[in-house]
Amino acid sequence: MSRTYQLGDLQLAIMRVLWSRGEASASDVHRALLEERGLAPTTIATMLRKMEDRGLVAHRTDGRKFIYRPEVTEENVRSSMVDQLSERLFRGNVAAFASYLIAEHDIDSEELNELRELVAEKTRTDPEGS
Amino acid sequence: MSRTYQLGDLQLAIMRVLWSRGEASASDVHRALLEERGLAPTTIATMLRKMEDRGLVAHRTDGRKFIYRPEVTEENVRSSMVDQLSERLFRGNVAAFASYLIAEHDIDSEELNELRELVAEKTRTDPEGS
DNA sequence: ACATGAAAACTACTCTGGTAGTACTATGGC
DNA sequence: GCCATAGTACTACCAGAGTAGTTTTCATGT
Repeated sequence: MSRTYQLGDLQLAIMRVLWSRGEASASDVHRALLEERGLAPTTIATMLRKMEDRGLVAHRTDGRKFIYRPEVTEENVRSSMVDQLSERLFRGNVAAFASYLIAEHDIDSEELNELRELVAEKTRTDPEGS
Repeated sequence: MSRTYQLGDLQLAIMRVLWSRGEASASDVHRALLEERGLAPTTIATMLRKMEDRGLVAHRTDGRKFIYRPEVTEENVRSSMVDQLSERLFRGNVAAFASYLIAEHDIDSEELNELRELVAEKTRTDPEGS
């Protein structure tokens, strides 16, 4: 399990709807994304079917409706996609990746505090390094 | 300029060769990647042509040979791809992205020191937050 | 019983990444 | 002068993401 998931933009948007609701029909998803995307209902339905083929979602029926639910967790997808990019751009060097993010982007001071705390925590719990 | 570049694995591998050498012929690139990928020379040549169509590389001729050079910097591509993912997965919240990387991966103590230093540096130079 | 309308199924098309075979061509060796 | 070879051009194919039209089906209100 835990294959390598690479989801496109629309697929992620759909997954986010499912993750936040637990389950939803195709038209629920369509309604949820209508505002930001304005796609045809059939587009959403088609994507959901394709995503089901790939094991990203599953469905049960409720009358004539298909109620879809996520088959992969947000964590699965997140780590899969991040690791992939980390591999591709930084040859798996996560620290370099993190450095890049911190160095090249604006981060407010509160978030910097949290990062400092996180690094300190990490240092404490892993004194040898890995 | 600075469009949004999304490069696949092979494309990145090719760009890395070009970035590190400045320029290279199709067969130079092929030779450089033969070990790790074992692809046909025509595959590399085809990719290079497609990449030229998209403005990622350009070429000059040297007798029979096409000498390719990068038209985008590693920085361009890096930030383009990272920002895209950050947008998709963390809705642009770079600090959350960095936290995720640090929290969920093994990082050795030397690298942790560097990260600590980087965060400290960042805090000093940006005392207001952004 | 039948029309309506909503939902799913089917089909289709575009783009991009990846992969490679085949065809053409120009150069260098002899 | 001619051929092998190296190198590019052209063509083709697959898969996956994205997009949507058309057709079928079926529950339901009248």
